[in-house]
Amino acid sequence: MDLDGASRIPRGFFARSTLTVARDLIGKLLIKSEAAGPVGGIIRETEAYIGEEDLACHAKAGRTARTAVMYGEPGHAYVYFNYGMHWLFNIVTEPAGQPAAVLIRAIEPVFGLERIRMRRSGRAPREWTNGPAKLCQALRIDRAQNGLDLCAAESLLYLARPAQEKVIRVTQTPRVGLNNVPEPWKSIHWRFLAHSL
DNA sequence: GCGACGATGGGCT
DNA sequence: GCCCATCGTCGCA
Repeated sequence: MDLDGASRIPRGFFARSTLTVARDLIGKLLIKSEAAGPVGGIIRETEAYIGEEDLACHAKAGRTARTAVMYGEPGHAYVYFNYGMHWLFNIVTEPAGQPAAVLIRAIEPVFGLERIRMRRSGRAPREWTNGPAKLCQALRIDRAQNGLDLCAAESLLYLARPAQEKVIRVTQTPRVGLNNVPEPWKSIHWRFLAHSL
């Protein structure tokens, strides 16, 4: 796969229902432009976090300095720090005023493999970007990208539709890591993953 | 292959 | 002070 013919995904894509966006992002490209060239790959796993009612969503606490980005325009990056050492990358969805986002949980590395190998040194290739914090390490995504407009023409971090998008089967399961979240939020099938094969 | 667990710091009550 | 949208390592099979 190469980036010739790939087109940047417009804001309208992200302004839709979060579940639709989370589903449709499977198979799209997450790309970061670096001086050495693009780094990134094909999105294989996402999760939806939807509104103040969703008790797994950070917006459950209302609008704060941290969650303000989620209340803003769709197509912006929401990057937050977790467990004292990890960054997690989300994309804001739904029209402005509705706090929601899609967490990118895994990508298949395609571009900038040499840099990814260095940044994930010592790990097997399958461990390079198969987790939300791992892919942030691989792409060097951190607080510097929080609030970034991923749809701006000049943005160095963006989503793209591949020139030849494959048909991918998508499976839904409960979201991961919600140990103390009450039902129905804990078990609702808001995780989307590319069917293995 | 699996389950248990420690690291580590910001956000919120 | 408690709670994490996690990862890597350890022990064991």
